Amino acid sequence: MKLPPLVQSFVLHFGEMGSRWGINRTVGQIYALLYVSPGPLNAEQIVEALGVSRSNVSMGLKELQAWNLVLLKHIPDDRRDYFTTPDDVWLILRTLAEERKKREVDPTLSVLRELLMQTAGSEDERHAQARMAEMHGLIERLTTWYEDVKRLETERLAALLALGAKVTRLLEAKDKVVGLVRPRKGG
Amino acid sequence: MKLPPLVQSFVLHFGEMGSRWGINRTVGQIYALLYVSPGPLNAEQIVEALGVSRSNVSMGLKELQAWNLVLLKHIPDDRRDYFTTPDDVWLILRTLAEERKKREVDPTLSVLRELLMQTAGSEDERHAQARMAEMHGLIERLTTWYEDVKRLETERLAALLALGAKVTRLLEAKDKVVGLVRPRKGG
DNA sequence: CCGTCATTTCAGGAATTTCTGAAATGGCGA
DNA sequence: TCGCCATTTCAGAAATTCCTGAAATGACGG
Repeated sequence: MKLPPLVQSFVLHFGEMGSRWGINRTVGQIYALLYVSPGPLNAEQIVEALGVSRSNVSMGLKELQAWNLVLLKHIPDDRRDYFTTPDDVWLILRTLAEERKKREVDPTLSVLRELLMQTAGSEDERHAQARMAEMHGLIERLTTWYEDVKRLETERLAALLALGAKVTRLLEAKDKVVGLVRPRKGG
Repeated sequence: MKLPPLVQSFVLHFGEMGSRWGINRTVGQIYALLYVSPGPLNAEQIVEALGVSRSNVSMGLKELQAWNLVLLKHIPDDRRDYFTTPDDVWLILRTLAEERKKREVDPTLSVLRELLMQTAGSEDERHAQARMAEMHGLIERLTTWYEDVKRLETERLAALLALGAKVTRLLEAKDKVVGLVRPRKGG
């Protein structure tokens, strides 16, 4: 692997983190490399930069495409495929959230729904179902919230984040203020 | 593995999902079993329920304890260790979020900070650093938000979730309303 | 101190995942 | 059609992770 020191450290870190993120070392490294590279790279350039086999790079790119984390570009008069990551980190975040939800949450949600439809045959099963219902309820709240906020434009999303927990204060304020501005009929 | 069908399906699902969640099959199964069980279980009971080795259960429980996902209980006149999961699914969610952040986010944040301190020696390194700064900025926003909302009592957190994207409307309303209720001095 | 029981550790085997080189596929121009 | 080049596929090797049984550790009562 021959890369500028800064880039190399970054790439190696993503490789190491790979397993924790549910991807393998090579995939992590390819992503990191594309992310910091000034322009699109082709497979051969990735091979040289990372020192892994051509086929490994091919598989890694395929996986990154399945995650929608990588863009395929074409350069005029060059029939090789070139790859980049989206420039916008917020878009990357959205993609990541969407894909992780699809892989890590949705299957469980659907299993839970299925199991909750069945009839419990014993006291233990009844209890188990109650627990599953709790889990299902929580996941559904979270995903509903997610489906909701993911539609916000980035600017509003950022504003929301910046506000953080202060929104609740706003919520409390609302109740009072609404009373002031629009006194209740029955008041 | 001898378990009521409903429980068995649930346990098997968690086992299969294990790899996607960054834990192994046995750990996933143990967690699922404890989660739906009506009371605490000891290691031997888990061995029987799941049909895995005693040592495997021991390691699995150790890992779950490292994740703070499991509680150690003691039963009078019984010197074996008994285990449960917390009852409150919101607490489980908080723990999960905290631990995943610790393992999956914090290390990257710290590497990014370190790399951003260094001096770029080339144009490519300068560009790489700019990209890292973008990533760092985003992660920091997210973690700041998280640190903020995680302190909310569950009830408020739930209210916040229920509100979802509607908060932004509230935000817009605020600007108007503040004008009405507390007219600016400089008006 | 022992003996007993519960738990942990750990070496090595089993299973799974990752990676590679070689062969296959596919597009394109001559 | 053929040759060329880029990419993909895939069988098996390499690496890693997971799991087990056996031995070690530790706690407790006698």
